[in-house]
Amino acid sequence: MWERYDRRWYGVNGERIIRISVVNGKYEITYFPDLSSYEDDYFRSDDNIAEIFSEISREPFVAELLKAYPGLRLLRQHPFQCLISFICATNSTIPAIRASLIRLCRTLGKEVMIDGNKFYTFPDPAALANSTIKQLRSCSVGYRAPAIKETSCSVFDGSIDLQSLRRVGYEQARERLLTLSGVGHKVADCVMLFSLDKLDAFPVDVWIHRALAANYRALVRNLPNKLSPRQYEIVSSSVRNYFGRYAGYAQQFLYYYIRNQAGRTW
DNA sequence: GTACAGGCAGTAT
DNA sequence: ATACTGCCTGTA
Repeated sequence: MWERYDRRWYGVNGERIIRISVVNGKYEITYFPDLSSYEDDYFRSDDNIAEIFSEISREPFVAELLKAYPGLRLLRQHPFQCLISFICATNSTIPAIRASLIRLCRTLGKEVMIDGNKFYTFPDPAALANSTIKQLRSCSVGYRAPAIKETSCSVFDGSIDLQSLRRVGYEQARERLLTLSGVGHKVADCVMLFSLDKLDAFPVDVWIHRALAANYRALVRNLPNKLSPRQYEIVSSSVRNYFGRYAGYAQQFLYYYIRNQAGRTW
């Protein structure tokens, strides 16, 4: 969801556009509109990186990866955008996901002009809740359209309150997220880690599954090829226990590492 | 053309 | 509980 114009990068985060410029070799971040709370700080500048890195370095392989990719960070995405994005991502590939999200913004988001360039915000819950399946399908989300609409309705009518999930623990947040259409364990973990500040959430997708199989045989013995929901929970609880309270940060490094191993460039 | 990548939900055992 | 199946799009 990032685009470059005239040596600057622009990204969409919910109702906001984020601009990154390089000025005298330093990054300059500008939010449109301005930030009002740390909850919208996309780059997590409130994180105590020294403490987090020191904590996850206790695990030897992750300690190596920290040295290999010292600039890698978690981001704090807009919760609703994050939720819909990961529903779109189920059983899909990064180029396809990207195409869907761009079309959702263009079709149902609001147009804004910044530096003479046109951008579209991510559609709010009302916009997606009131959209038609046909409109959603025109954004190439395929069979995920009904789940996107149903989940947007749940957010819009208040039957789930994403903001309030920031203030409850991992288990409780997960339980609520799993009630949503199109949300299973993996999507719930992604939403919690990437938007709800649950740094102990550890999403297990096919890539992390491969990383666990390749490097953590002792930790997850007899790892099945495909994880049923029950097996996901078993694997999840053992890796979360092993990697500790910043397991999600460790996950980010493992994910990056295993994709590099496979020669993926997104 | 055709294979492949990629989680969730519904149904049957 | 577990196994199987269908679903849709973009890229190689």
